[in-house]
Amino acid sequence: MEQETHLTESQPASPGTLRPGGRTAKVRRAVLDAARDALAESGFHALNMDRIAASAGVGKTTVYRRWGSPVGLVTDLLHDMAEQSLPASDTGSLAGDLRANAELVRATLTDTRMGAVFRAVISAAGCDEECARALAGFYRTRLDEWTPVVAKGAARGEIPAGTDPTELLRAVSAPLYYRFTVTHEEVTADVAERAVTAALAAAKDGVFARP
Amino acid sequence: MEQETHLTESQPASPGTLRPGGRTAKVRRAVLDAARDALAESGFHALNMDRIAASAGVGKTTVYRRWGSPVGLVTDLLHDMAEQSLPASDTGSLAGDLRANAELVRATLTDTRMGAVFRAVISAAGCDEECARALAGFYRTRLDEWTPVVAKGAARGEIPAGTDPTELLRAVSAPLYYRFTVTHEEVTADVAERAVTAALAAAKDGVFARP
DNA sequence: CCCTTAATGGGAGACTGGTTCCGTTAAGAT
DNA sequence: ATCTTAACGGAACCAGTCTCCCATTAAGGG
Repeated sequence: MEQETHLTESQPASPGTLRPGGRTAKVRRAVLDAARDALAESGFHALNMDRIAASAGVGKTTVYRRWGSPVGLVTDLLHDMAEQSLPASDTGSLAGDLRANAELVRATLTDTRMGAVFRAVISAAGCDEECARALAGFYRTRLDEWTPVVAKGAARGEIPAGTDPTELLRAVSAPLYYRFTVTHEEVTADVAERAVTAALAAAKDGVFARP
Repeated sequence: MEQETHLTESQPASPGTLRPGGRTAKVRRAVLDAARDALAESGFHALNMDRIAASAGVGKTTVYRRWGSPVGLVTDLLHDMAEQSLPASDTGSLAGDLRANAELVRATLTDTRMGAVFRAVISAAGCDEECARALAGFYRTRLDEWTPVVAKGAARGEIPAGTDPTELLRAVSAPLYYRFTVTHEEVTADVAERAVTAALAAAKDGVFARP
């Protein structure tokens, strides 16, 4: 969103920016909630501006004006999701923390509702550059929340100093997401556990050492 | 595709099955080629039945009748792609073979044309169950082609006997696809190399041992 | 080579999704 | 409390998609 059309100063800003109070915020909340529900229920291909407007109890003109297209909606939804971050856990050992992380990812992807939303969002990102950026941003913040865990593990000597935290975390998530998006295999607890063990083994071998 | 509506025997089979010769085959070829081009050029969201029909030089009725929807098209395209398999390499060492595999995946995803097709296909699979199955089938055959490589490596003693070949291969691919579909980071040669090293380290630790 | 009918193809019409217009509501400033 | 105007919402409007009907073409069997 935010078209950023810099013409002259007389150009009106994109809607919602000058008077973000009460109504505008309420509309955004209602629309994003409706969008999330729709995605969870019928997936991205069925995301329809008209229906969203109706189920959010909002004029469809508003939805079109502020979000433009289904992809725009998903993009904003991602920004919204990125804002609600949940803190990393601290179990005392790197293995434990990584396991908690993998389990969190697994639980999210496996949950009927959340899983559908993520599937939809990833699908949308494959269709639109802007949306892809939003998705990348979402995961960047998510990963950043967990990097301390790796740093602490390195400090404890569980893995070599200089291990790239992001790289290790990616290694944990990758097998889960690979199954989820590409091969559409079930993401079992077993898979999550193995992802952790594998990533940790590689890390101890110094595979993720920063250059 | 193939609705399998078992009513009475008077029910006509889906088009293209009773006279698959000349014309029918030619139409399918033209349409699938057009679809692939369209996906490579503008992605899944822009896949349009009318346009496909036009650029394939085929009546649009035919396209609607035989494929039904963009998703149906992609699904059939996947079946088509699954038929053309390319053999695994044999460099003499497991590390070399896996590197070749990772490099193949990387090259495919990085290639402007092929990358776009895969992105589109994965996106479509996120929208439709049938398409997801086709995609899963595609990767199953792909993986199966490479399993001998792992078996030979195990026979040479490079990794523990009883290592699950598919699991190891998935571990190699996962980081590449994770970047490609989820975080939309560039899939560099470096990433591919690290994926191989990490997977191999884990395999040597017996992480992928079959129970 | 001829016949039956599967499969295709063009075009009219319906439908859904998206856009525009303009009057109404209420945010935020004084 | 009042005023200005940002933002919303209803309804008419337009466009691109899809569906259906029926004439035409050519597979596959004799």
